Amino acid sequence: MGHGDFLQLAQNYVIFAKPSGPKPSGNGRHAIINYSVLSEAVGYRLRRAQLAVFQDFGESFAAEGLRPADFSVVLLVKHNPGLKQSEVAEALGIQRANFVAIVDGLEGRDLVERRKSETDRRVQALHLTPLGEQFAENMLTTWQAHEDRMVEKLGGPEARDELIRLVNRLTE
Amino acid sequence: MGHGDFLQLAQNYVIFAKPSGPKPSGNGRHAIINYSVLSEAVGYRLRRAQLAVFQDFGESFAAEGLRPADFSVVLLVKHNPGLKQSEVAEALGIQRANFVAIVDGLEGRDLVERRKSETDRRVQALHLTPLGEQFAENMLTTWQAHEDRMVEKLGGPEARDELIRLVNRLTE
DNA sequence: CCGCTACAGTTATACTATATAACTAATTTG
DNA sequence: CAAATTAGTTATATAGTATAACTGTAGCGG
Repeated sequence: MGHGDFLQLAQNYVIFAKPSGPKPSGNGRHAIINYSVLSEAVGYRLRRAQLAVFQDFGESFAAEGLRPADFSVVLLVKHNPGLKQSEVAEALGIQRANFVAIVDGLEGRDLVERRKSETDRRVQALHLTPLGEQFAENMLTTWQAHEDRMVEKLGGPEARDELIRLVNRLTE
Repeated sequence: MGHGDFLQLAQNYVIFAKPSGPKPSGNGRHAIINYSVLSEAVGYRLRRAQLAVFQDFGESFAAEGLRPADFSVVLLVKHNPGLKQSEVAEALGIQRANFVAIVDGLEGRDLVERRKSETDRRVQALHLTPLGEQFAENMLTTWQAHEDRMVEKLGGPEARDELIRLVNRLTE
């Protein structure tokens, strides 16, 4: 099964919650709360963890203004130059309609280039620009630092592998 | 550290991707794609897994029109009757401003009740209505079936415990 | 070759979740 | 008591996602 082969519903199922603030100002008193099954609910804990990781990701790339989707697109285009726009979109599970704006953004920053295919003029083949290639190098360095922090939190590469192995079962 | 104690940034860090469709219509041909580091990136795989779990959650509760946030609120109010609105919100990492609409919805369905505190008239204490109590029972049954599916996918309760243990490290 | 169908990309639109600021009313504190 | 704080609310903005409709192009069967 390919990375993009997921089921889909006609809706948005989002969000148990999102991390709250660094204590808006807080009087320091916290109610003791019974979380019941939430404490060990796969979806809830997974969501919390994912938000924490994206939080770190966002801080890592705040200066570049790079969002996870942008990162993924640059990465895939770098490693698969000439893919059709729709192929990249599908690989990442992004609807082609929504993918347009993402590519617009990257093209506007001169990181990615749309090249009309000679053999099929409907197709926009995606390539990194020279600037994009350079950007991708730095991007991967920044990303690796982020990933290293996550792996460290997890307790090392073995723990990371175990986590990946487990979560992959949920998407198969 | 309480469940609600997370860092926060002034932004949204969302989304590597979201599951794409059941093949829009598809010619069956798939480009072979090099995912590079994405295949084992903690954030990416975590996000994919979380979406898959929420997908199942959404299907489970499609009839009830219950979203994850609603579920969590009903659960917390059931197990912590009389908590202040803002305490529930903070526990779930939901901003109090956004929490208003959630409670409005649950109150409108006669599942949750706002009771003005006698000792502090600013406070809305949350309680389940009798209907809400009943609803919570069914809700938990439905939820348990969902959770069981997830645990089965993971390979059993031990795998689930291991997963929870790992992801919790990311939120600590 | 023509017409039908499928496909790639795009535009427009709507909805959900979230973030921020400002406001009201009530309470606490100096 | 006045000033600051708190709880809840309202309004508004933004990001991510979903859906439909449209344009232009390609391919196929008669």
